[in-house]
Amino acid sequence: MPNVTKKVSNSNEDPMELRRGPWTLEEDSMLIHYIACNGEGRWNLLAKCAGLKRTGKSCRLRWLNYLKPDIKRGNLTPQEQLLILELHSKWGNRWSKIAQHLPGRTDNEIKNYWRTRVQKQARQLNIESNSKRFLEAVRCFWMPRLLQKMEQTSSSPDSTSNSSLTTMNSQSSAPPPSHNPIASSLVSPSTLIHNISYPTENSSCITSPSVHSSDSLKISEQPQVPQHPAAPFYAFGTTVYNHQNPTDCYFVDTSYNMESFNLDPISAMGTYDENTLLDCQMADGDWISDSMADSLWNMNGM
DNA sequence: AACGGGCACAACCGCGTGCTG
DNA sequence: GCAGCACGCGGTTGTGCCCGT
Repeated sequence: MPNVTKKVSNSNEDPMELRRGPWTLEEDSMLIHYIACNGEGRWNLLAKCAGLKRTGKSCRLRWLNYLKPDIKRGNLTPQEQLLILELHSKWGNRWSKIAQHLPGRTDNEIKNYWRTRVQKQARQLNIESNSKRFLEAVRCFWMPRLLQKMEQTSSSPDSTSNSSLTTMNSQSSAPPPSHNPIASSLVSPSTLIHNISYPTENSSCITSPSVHSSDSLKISEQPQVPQHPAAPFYAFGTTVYNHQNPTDCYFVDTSYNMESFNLDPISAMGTYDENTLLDCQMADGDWISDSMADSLWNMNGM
């Protein structure tokens, strides 16, 4: 039963009982019905007109974070997690900005994910979650792990089997991903760690991992995909282009249904940056201990 | 079965910003 | 310029569920 509080602070508003706490089904349906008929916005007025004993703020939050039809339910996919890690490394705690690039996900959801999962890992490793060390750990170990999950999922003949990813998505109503060419071209996890490079910070697009196969792709043969520097995102998503800031482009998973993607695996391999690859390898050797690597590598349930 | 701790997530709160009269 | 309002954002809290003991 939600709390009831008196709101008397606002002088131009009659004292009225305002409900707080969890929303009831009845309240939800009232809000949905009102917005369906009248649209959203003017939240304080909306709350009154809809007969809801809630603040406009509360109504807005409930609609945006829960009731809106295009909200995705269920656990974050590895692709989404990868994107969150990347975007957070670029923008920090700009949750709404990050959420803009994960269709159907809310800033609240992403914030919760970061606090409960990512920061937990940082605590366990005794690293500040906003430190450079943690960022490097994420890039060198966590992201490859997510890529491996993407690979496992896509290459599994029965994606509903008991893989870790299936467990992660068990509550999702979305269909499981099907085969994708880039994931199946990935190598074993241990090799993968050293075959992932990261563009530098001043890249025009976000710093996303680029995957290459060292024995099959020479630099000179590298296909030019200037608008698609991020192999995983190229493989799984579509380009997001910010018209207000044309340099602000990247890739995003726009659908759980991977059958919609039929991309050339060669052109999906992205760019090769020898220096950043070296940096990653050096970081590996410099400070990330074997136990830490194991810890990060074995991060299940992420 | 009961209990307690941890976790995930929904919801709230405070503050900043932009718009309008 | 200023006050009031609406809205958005990020941090924090509350609560229900799960799992181990």
